[in-house]
Amino acid sequence: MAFIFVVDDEEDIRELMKYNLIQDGHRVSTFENGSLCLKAVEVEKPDLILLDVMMPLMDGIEVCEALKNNPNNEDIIICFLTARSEDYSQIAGLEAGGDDYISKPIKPKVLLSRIHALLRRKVKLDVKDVISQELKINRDRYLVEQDGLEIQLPRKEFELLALLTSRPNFVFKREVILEQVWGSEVVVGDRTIDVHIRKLREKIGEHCISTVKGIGYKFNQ
Amino acid sequence: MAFIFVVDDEEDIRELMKYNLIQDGHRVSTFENGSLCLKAVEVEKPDLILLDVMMPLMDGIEVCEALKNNPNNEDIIICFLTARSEDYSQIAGLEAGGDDYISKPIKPKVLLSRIHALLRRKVKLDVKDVISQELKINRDRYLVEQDGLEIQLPRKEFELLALLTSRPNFVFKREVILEQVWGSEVVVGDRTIDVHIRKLREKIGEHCISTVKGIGYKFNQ
DNA sequence: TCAATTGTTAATTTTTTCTTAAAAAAACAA
DNA sequence: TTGTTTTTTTAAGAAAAAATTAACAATTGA
Repeated sequence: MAFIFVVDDEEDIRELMKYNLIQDGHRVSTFENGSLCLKAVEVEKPDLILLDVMMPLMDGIEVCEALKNNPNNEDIIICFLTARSEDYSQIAGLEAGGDDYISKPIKPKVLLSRIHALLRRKVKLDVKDVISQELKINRDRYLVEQDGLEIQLPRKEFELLALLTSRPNFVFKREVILEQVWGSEVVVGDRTIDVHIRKLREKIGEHCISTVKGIGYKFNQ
Repeated sequence: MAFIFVVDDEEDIRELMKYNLIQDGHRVSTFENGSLCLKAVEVEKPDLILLDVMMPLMDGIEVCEALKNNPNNEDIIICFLTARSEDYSQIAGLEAGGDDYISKPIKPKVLLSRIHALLRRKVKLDVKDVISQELKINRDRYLVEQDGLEIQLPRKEFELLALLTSRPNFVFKREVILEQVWGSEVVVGDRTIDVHIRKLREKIGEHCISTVKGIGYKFNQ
């Protein structure tokens, strides 16, 4: 089961694909153009995007490039949909960072078997949230990977980092951090957060977290 | 991924929703009554609030009205939770400024798909307030962006600027500034405001803030 | 003009955070 | 269990940053 976006300007195709994918147990969102899709990716990252190459305004290649520009999206699988004739675009698309392409007209069986193959490939990378080029965070295993090196963090430190990285550049107020990491009922001293921040900075680098005096801390992207 | 509040007087429901939402990758805070929720909104604005209609003391509709009273909160999505029977409240709720409602008993799948739809709808004009061509103020990050350059301001200076820019060209009286930025109980000397204004002018340009002698200051648009 | 108001600078005070080490608590292993 | 290790919290002085004050200068408008 995966979360899949379908981007195509033709409603018939969107509905056909959606129907088949939902039948196959996936969660599906469809978009009639690239910019709607890009906005939606900001809100929630899909596992896979089925992307029509030929669209008015913004073509699939452009959408793909826009996506892959943000390293946050590097783990989204992109599969292009192309008319059989336009085979030159197949190459262009794969160069832009696409993972596969499916030729129209689309046969449901072919669609599903391709998607299964792609998703199988993805499972390996899956669990990690890519925070920045050097830093990946694995929320299931309380593990941070930096430049390929795995760093095991104690729980509180991990939760603090997970909170800060959940919205890079956003300044989390001290009271919010206490609420989210320690819980509202727990009472801890003033310096507890600072000490955890210190340890995080020691482990993942001084520059990653910055202090906003009088307010709180933020993770720099 | 979003930041979501759940307000319901039944603990079971709060826990159920919290569990599902966290599984779905969101950051969640729960509250057992409306006034706790309203307080928390002051501290950090959520993206979405799931609000039970039937609660003792203050019902969901009231909470919603209280929230929407403050134009600062108009971009918070509000989704009501209603017992299936009380369908009249659905209308009342949407009139009060709600965006959607979900009927109890709540099925996790329905919950999540509704929330995804709502979040997708929320186009994020979110972050920056554009004050003028050169100046943008980012309340999430406590910083000011001038000609693409980020300026980190100390808290008081930021709050002072945020106040002045909240109504460009409006003259804020000194007493009002003291009340809003320092609070009614704090007593500070006569020159304190002036010094902060000086520092702001140094950082964002002399022309931005002008003095109205005998009254106060204003931000020029 | 001249009194009231605001501007400016530097010094001072206060607040907040940093850092280290050590104590306490929790998790783990024998 | 008991001892050991790891994690979490506290304490306390140092450091840094921010806020305030004080003293004097400059400006404004009646």
